[in-house]
Amino acid sequence: MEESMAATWSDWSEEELVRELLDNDSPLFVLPEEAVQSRAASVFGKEAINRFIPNVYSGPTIQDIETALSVTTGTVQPQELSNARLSLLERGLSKVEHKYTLKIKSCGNGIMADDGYKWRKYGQKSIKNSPNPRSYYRCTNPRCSAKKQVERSSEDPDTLIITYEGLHLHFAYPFFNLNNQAQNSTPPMKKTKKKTLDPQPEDQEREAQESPRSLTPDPVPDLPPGPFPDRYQEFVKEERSSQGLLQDMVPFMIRNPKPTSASSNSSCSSYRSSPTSPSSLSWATSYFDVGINHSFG
DNA sequence: CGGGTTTGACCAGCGC
DNA sequence: GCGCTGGTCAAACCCG
Repeated sequence: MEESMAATWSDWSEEELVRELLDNDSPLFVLPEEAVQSRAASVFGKEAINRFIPNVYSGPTIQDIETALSVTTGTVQPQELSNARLSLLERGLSKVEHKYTLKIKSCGNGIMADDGYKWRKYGQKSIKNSPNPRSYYRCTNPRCSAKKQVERSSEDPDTLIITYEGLHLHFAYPFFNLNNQAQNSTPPMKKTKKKTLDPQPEDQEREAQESPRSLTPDPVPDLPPGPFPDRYQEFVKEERSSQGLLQDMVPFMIRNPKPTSASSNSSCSSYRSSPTSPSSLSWATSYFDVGINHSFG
């Protein structure tokens, strides 16, 4: 049995995908409302994009990184970044490389920032010349290839080294311009009913196996209007979730921020405490993660 | 009982 | 070819 999953969004280069995401006129990605009503990327349009991108990308924003600590940009230098990349940086997207490492000081109280993404640990290995093992995590969304590795610095036990890899592309699903894709191959099957809470595993599997370009989720109807942040979240949670596209993401609520006030810790920064009430997901604001909450108990 | 973690086995790359 | 190493798999295990 072949792993038809093999061909996913990763089929595209990240740079390519992100560039499309950033392009207000990209035929592949469209913003919910604006795209449907006014193409004239208004101020709101930019706003929406800026808020959206970070959610697609698994990493923290450049500011978060700088604020948090130092960044090992691997082999790429800012000057070497293409215009697109620079553009991304300007918009707050951290890095557009296949991988990037983030070093972060862990707080003594053990509280760890959680990006809201759901990760599943799939392995752990001891590292040569290091007393600390490395943990491997993968995004729980079957259609997402995002991964990350977490290890504790052998130098400073308080420093965690997180290596992100891959995009959380499933976040982009509802933004795809189906008109442009649907023509591909996937017929309009998808019994377009299924109201709410009826995640057909079949559909999901099917989607997961569709080739990147032929991916045509459920016929996305008109997206609800309204400000991106709040409205969209609600939308995702209450409406879209039934599409089985983002439902996987819904469950992940930001862990309850320490009742105390962990958000004031500057060294741990980036952890924006957020309400955990089911009516206000905060995945849009806290994507700075360390997923070691369960590794370094 | 379902979902996530553990942990040793397995595998592919690479250097010798 | 052999051994080392990093990354992944998967069965056993744990826990709410």
